[in-house]
Amino acid sequence: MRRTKAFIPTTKEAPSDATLPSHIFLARAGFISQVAAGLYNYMPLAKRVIKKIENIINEEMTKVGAQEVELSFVTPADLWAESGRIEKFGKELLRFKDRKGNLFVLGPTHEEMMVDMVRNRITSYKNLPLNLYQIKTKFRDEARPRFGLMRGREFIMKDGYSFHANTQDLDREFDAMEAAYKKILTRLGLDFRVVEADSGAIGGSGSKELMVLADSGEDTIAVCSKCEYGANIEAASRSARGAIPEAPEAEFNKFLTPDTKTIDDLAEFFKVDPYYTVKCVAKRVVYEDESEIVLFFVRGCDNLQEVKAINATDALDIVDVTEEELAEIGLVPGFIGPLDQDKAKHVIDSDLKDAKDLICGANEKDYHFVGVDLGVISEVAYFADIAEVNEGDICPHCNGKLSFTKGIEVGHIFKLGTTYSEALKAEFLDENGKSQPFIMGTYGMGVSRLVAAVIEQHHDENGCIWTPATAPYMVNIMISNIKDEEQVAVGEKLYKELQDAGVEVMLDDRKERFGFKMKDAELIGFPYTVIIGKELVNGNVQIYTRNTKAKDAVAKDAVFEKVMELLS
RNA sequence: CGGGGUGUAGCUCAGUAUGGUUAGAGUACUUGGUUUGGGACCAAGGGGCCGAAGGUUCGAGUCCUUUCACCCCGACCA
Repeated sequence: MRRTKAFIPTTKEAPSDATLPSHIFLARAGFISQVAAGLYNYMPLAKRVIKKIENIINEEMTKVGAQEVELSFVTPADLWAESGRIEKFGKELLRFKDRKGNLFVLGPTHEEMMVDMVRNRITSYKNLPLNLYQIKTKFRDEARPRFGLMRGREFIMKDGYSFHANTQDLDREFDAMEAAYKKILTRLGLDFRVVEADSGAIGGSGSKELMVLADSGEDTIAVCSKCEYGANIEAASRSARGAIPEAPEAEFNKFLTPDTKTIDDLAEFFKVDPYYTVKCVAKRVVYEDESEIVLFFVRGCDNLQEVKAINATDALDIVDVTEEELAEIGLVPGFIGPLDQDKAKHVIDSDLKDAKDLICGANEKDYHFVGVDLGVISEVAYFADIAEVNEGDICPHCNGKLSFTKGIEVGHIFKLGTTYSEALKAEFLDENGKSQPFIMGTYGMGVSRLVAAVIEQHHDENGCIWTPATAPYMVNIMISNIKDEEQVAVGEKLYKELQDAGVEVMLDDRKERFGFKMKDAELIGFPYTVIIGKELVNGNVQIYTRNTKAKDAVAKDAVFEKVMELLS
């Protein structure tokens, strides 16, 4: 492509609302343009990158036997009613009526559609397993789209669905898909981590997220320093603490503790480590048609993990409560404890099961209990893992320490089980002629989000640094001075040679100055730029490598071979 | 969905408290010239329903009402 003919509208200034590097540089370098909130046009460079990512996904999916399909973007609302998700998704579903008044939904994901296509067509265990996928635009009317391609309302996703006769086969497929996804991200040149995820609302027996590591990621993940363990903070667990601080010595007793409403006050008052205090987090737990106040107890050194708390209570949601609401049911904020108190339901963190030497609220203003042994209620109380892991906690699989890092969720693989096949009555006959619902897996990968993720992980102050597998063009030939006939001749020759060799090459033949064209090349992020400029009087050109910023002189007659060598 | 902010040239923004000739700058674009190794310089140009609708006024980018859009913080996000 000749730069003089290419539609690549680069700008010096970033859109005023862009904050993330990927958003700023993709906009400035002429990859994307915003249309409305969460809607973007992909201009030629972005389209090329997307195609490259899609090709890699297609190749790896083909290798593991998945078949590509394409389902209608517009989906009948009836299907969503059948699965019950028209309620669950709520306003995220963009609904509209056709001329006949029938209600339709723009597909935000395609479980229903895929199950509908397969049901009554695959009816025997002999035709299982089956893995179908598509790469397609999705639409979710998010309340707050942001961060450019990272979180749009319209986005491109690869979504795959597998159908199995038994759970062992689903497990096998799940592992195969994890391996394939890892291979895709490796080929794309990304630094990533597979982490355990919360399976939450959708149910199912397990899920993993593929996280591209980047500071701007919206998810916090806990990773082990020694082994492969990694988990989303919402699902991360830890093994029992190793170095336990020295226990305070005290007989069970009630103490006057005026104005010690916080854990810090309490630990200071008794001169004990917060580990031995019991923190109460009161929340309103919301169910489908009712709600109640639940008291969550964790150690003073821990914090409540809300997703875990939701799972522990089978709630739809958890919201804050005010001191007034607590006072109404006779609770005294700052002095709430799990003993001798029946005003609200309790959930106690499993780390507190049978714990001794504790200090907790006495459910009476200005009083705490000391020397508490929770063993006395271990039979009657409800214990669950509800504490958020802390940095430095011990890995649940080895003795390594957990540390936190930020990740961009680019993939999520799920063991769905029979949630959708049951709802949609999608069944097959097993070996015994018995009707069974399909056992399903679902595998998503955000294609347009990957474009952003590459840049979040690979950029510098000057712009994009595309990895070899994602670069819209591998080589940029920059003719420094377009009025210099010799430079033009050398550039045109190399351009033709590389094109003939099948290399994706851009020829910057614009009548601009050296600095302008270099800044532009760096902003766009071509892996290599061949500079044909003032070195030519010595018979040399230079190869500029984007990620190292190195400029290496090469004899003009050797440059074609040198470039081919770099690309191989 | 709660709280806050912003809409003026393709882009980034002045101008709005106190209404008053023909609405500005930078950048980008066009033309000519100079320049040619890190987003050059000079000159001349083209480009605006001041988000939309209604109102107040002799007169509205500026004041009032309504509305739409976009952004930020939070909640939400299989």
